[in-house]
Amino acid sequence: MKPETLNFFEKVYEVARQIPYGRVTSYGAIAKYLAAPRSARMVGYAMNGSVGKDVPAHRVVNRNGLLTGKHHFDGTNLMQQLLESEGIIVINSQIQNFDEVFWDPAQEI
DNA sequence: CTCTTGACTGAGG
DNA sequence: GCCTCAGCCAAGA
Repeated sequence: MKPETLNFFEKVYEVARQIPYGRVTSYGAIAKYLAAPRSARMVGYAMNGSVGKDVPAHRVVNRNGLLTGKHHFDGTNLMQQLLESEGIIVINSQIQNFDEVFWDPAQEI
């Protein structure tokens, strides 16, 4: 594992932790903020190890606002429940007011 | 070392 | 607006 890779993973966790309450972002937005817009998949892969790192992975979805990573949570609808608890409208693993709750790290940080 | 898979995205039909 | 294809990078078999 190269140091650069570790740095990339650490940055992903760092950005994810800075997502405000009731807001969400996309893998691509994080990847772009990390100067690696082509590594959006790596962001998702990094989130796979987010457990135990205090990273709100449920606030990170794909560009369509779809909860593609819900299967990685314990329950089938746990991710959706967490988002709804923060005031985000989610129907069938799809964020409805995605444009309103979307949070771009490049704009806020 | 090669092939497959994946929590993605953008472009083209 | 929906579907398909290609590019991308890392990890596991």
